[in-house]
Amino acid sequence: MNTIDELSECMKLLSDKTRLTIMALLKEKEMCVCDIVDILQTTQPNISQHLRKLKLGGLVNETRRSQWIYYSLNIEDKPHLYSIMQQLPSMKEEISAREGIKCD
Amino acid sequence: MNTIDELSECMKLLSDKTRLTIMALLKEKEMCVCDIVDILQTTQPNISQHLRKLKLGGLVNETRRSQWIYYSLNIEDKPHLYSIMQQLPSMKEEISAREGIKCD
DNA sequence: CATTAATATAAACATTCAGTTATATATGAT
DNA sequence: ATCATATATAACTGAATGTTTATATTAATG
Repeated sequence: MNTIDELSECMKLLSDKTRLTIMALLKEKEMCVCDIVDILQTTQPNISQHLRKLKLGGLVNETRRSQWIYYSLNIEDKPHLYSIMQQLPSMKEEISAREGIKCD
Repeated sequence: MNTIDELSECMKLLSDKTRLTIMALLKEKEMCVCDIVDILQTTQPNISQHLRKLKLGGLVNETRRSQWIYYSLNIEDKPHLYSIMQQLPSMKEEISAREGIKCD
């Protein structure tokens, strides 16, 4: 059962534009911090702080692979997030635009 | 199509405990301001300000009936809110507890 | 071991925001 | 008209929050 307190905390995490965009990005695929920094065009500490909040709130997982820390969604057990996540705009363009620059 | 900006604004409206509780109350039935003030045990201006934000955000409708202004949900056209609204805890107890006091 | 790259943390600042208090508006009743 | 009730608005205050700058940590590399 979800309490109002838990649900409002969760909504607060999604109420920030940067964090919601991160969630939209992670919906496409897992990413490391520098991926997100590149795409969102902001500073690394800024993204790190937002990711920390998302992690503390249980909305994302982190897993280290050598120097990189990859973040991914952790929302399977959160039915209250289904429809908002479903309605997030696609980030495919932003991601592929940057893949072009990275020339892989 | 919903933009990140629009969606995050919407999440911000639901990120406050008082506002989210109001939404849960209105899910049960339409209510006037004094109903909500009584149930949430806070001041009338506090509730009025929250209702104004919810109205500006398009989440509730208001309709006047003599002295009373009744508020009701306006979420049919907002699919991103389906699951969060669905997961809100029931407010039936809080509502009926207060109906007892009102001795109707 | 020194250096570089990736990420995290801390401190500081500016802004936003919820709640309160006081006042204004509007409706109905006497 | 006056009064009471319901609601809204405005000004204020304190707390929370996002972003930046600077520094620390961690891992790979030469």
